[in-house]
Amino acid sequence: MRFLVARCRVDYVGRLTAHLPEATRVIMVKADGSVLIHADGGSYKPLNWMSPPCAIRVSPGEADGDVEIWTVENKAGETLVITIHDILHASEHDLGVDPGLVKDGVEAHLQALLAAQVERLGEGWRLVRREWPTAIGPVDLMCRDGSGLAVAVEIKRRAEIDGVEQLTRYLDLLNRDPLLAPVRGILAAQEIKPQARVLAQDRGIECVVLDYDEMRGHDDPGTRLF
Amino acid sequence: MRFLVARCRVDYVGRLTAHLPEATRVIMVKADGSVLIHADGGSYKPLNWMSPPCAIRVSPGEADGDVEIWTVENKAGETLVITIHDILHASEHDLGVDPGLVKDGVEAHLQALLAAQVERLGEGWRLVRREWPTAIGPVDLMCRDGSGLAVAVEIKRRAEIDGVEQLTRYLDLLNRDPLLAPVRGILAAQEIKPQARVLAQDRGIECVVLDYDEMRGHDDPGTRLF
DNA sequence: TTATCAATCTCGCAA
DNA sequence: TTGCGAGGTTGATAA
Repeated sequence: MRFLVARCRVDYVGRLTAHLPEATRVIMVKADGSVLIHADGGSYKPLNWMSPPCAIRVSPGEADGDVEIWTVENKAGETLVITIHDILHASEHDLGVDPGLVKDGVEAHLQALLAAQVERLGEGWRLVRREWPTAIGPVDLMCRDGSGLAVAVEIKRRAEIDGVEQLTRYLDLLNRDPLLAPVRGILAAQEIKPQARVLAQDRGIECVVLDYDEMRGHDDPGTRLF
Repeated sequence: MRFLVARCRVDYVGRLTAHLPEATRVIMVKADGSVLIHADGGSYKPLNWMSPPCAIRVSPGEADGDVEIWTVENKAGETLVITIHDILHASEHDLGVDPGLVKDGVEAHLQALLAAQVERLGEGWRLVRREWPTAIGPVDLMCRDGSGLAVAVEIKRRAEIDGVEQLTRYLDLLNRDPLLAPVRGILAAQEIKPQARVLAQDRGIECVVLDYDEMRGHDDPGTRLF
């Protein structure tokens, strides 16, 4: 990885065109050729960047005071031109391969936990399968309730209006199947936005709020699904 | 901005929990207190980070060989704990305030161009207004076609299924207004995903592909809307 | 401050 | 490769 602090101008031409006027910025060049240009603020998103894989061509500066011009191009033909006026710092570092991030608490985990604890949805409920396939995508959980009726369950970390739309499409489709119909719908989430709740009720979809910590507390590692 | 290269472990506890095993990484600390932890690969997204505003507390390492422990906490109570085992490089740089990025070619620009060139949608068409207000949000363009019928136009850079859902909700609402009904719907985009096109046709919504470069070529700077 | 929506989204998975 | 959905989404704008 190369690390530069330099006064520079930047021009991106690709999915859009964008320009950065001359200022002092950080330029990171990763081993895979990707380039990040950061200012001393904002969040993790760079001001400008080029995603790998890409090639960097360095040529001498044209205008007075420009040290060099970097032309970074990727396979899609997008280009990032960095005109370097002044280099304040430059260093190179060997980092090696990163073992990567271990995550916990995402939707997949919620789904695995609820699949193992479908009785949270009602007494006598049983899981038919996770990722029940349909022509328009998989239903998160397909269950049977206490009386044997089919129930499609859509799981979200935070349920918003598009989650209701998604489940509505599934239910429309599933209810055309005489072997399944009638199919109930349940929207299960750690948090359900008011608008989503209103739309769900309007469409006869039940809402269930999941307590992630409590579900994890009842998790049995021996029967864990991943 | 501070720049570090160090062997470190990282633990994030917040909206989820995540852990990075010990490895050599880049740690950037910006002036606003935000922290980015980058590996020598991936795209612009860091392996782990903390968004501003946040406070950094440095304490001595506990285990053998750990130099120091950084505890970064933000207002929401999320924490990032960086256990630094070895510092390979450290430097600090004064960057100043960045003038910021100038963009071109985003949806707002498409909307302005199409508003000035509604005849692209059909002969004799005229614009009623941009951002036509409704109870569920603004319709991008409200037009009248050659025969005087109302047309709601939804503009996207890339139209996907949720764009069709959005326009459908607008049309449902608008068609309840006897002063407007019947209202036609048009989905206009630089690129329309096949699924979006199928769903749109199924609902009687017309699709129009916009050529941004050609539209910009016909743009008259004198009448430009922004 | 909150809600909504776009994004050079990125990232991961599956067909 | 492409499509699709999630994201610690982030970022901008309007209410």
